[in-house]
Amino acid sequence: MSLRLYNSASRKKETFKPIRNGEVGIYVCGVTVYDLCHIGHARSAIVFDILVRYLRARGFKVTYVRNFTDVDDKIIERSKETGEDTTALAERYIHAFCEDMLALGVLNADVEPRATEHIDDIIDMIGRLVEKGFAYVDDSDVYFSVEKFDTYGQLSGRRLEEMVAGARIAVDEKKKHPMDFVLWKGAKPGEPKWKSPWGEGRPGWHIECSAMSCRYLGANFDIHGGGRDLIFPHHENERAQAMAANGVNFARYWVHNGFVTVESEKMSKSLGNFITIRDALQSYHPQELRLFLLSKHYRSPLDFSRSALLEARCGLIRIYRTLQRLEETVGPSKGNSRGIITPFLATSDGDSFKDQFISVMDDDLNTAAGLGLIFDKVRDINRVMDSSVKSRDIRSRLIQERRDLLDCGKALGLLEEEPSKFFQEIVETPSEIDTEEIEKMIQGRDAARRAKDWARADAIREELSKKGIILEDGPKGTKWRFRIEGSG
RNA sequence: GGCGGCAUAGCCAAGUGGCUAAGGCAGCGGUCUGCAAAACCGUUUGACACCGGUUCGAGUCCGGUUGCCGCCUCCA
Repeated sequence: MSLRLYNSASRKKETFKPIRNGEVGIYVCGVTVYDLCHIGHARSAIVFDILVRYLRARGFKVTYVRNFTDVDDKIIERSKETGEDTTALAERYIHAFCEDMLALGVLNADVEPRATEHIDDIIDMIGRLVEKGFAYVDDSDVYFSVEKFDTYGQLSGRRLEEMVAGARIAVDEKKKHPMDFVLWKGAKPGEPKWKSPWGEGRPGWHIECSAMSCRYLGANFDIHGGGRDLIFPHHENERAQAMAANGVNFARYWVHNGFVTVESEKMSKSLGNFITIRDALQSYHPQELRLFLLSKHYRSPLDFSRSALLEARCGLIRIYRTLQRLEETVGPSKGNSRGIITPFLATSDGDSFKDQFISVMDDDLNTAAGLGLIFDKVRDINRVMDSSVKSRDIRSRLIQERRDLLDCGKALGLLEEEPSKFFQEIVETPSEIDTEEIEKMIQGRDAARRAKDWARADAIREELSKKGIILEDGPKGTKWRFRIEGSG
């Protein structure tokens, strides 16, 4: 079995073969840090988090690079609005991004480079492009000449003529061809600037990613990722620059995630339906968001809605209830340290559950099918726990099944919480809770039940229910829990 | 205008030629329970947008129709 990935460049699924056996270099376009990140960024981050987790679980040695664009028009614009220095502004949003990722359980990349820390690399690459005749200088601006690069448009599947015909923006007089794009921008007064052979200025948007990816992964590397919308012009231009400058192929596989819509509409500032990650985390648990994001294939559009999130919550609760019940039955799980990915899916051990999981995930990361398998396994485990047979065999079987379940969960960044902690986090804890009072009421109800005074017992249960407390009678006595919003 | 994507039960969503079309949520019936909750079992009478074609056989391939969406401009 081997991993197959959809390659945007060829527009089909291809068997993944790394350049160096067993090693993978992956570069993902991160964020431009001029504002808080929204759930679309979260989807992208989580998709590639899972790609990296899965590659590692399958035994690849992965070098994951995810950049920050910390110099750019939007940052400058925003800094003018707020009066804040561009560096401080960028720093603030980088910090916010890191907080968001931590909250979402997205693992850090191995390298998280910033554009402003690679100005030398950028200038060097632009210099080579000018030298080789792929770029031309006009004043203190430098442009890439798309006509000089034979395969321009190949990645996004466009022809230069068509793009010119469909262009809807005014053409910059300085450009030799309407589709030419800027590599280096001369600085206007008050803008951040660096010295260069073409005068003081700053890099264009696309060049930084070409420079930084090649710097850390080599001119020719395995996987380049980002949101769908980056295919053109960003990735097309990145590819053109890097290939022109280095004279070798650039990324082998281009992986792009689909968009998030909100209540069926595209998320945009003008519509006012822009949901930041921290807004979402106010209402939903990170694990809910992750389960929701994984419930659909990463390349398909995904609609964010309250009902969909609550549905994800119900499913997640189902899984965690089983995990909690397992703890009560066979004790807590051990050795499941969070965020550490060992190659637990590297080899097939003949176990049909893991094999099936590998087989669906190998098929272009079919997380939706993977979740289906996880739910199947949950039912299996519940069934075993429901059966009246109690033996040592069953105990060890349950422990093994949980191990498999948690391994697959880990590849998806799910099920890494302790069940009790998860339930504690997910409930809306009532402001006034008096545990002793609750216990007392339950004792009172027990007495009533023993006396078969059902009316009184039910009245007590109803009273507790009003406080958001749900009772569950079992063979070992009565347990209580908080009601979870959107669920029982 | 150009390029591309999507249409599967009440809702969400897998499925890329072949046994009775995953899974989740919701509903309904049952087991358990004093009744519930949770769990389990069953179930939602013909779910694959429509029309043609290829094939022994298509949700799955090809052509067309309709509807929705994305990109072509900053955008994850």
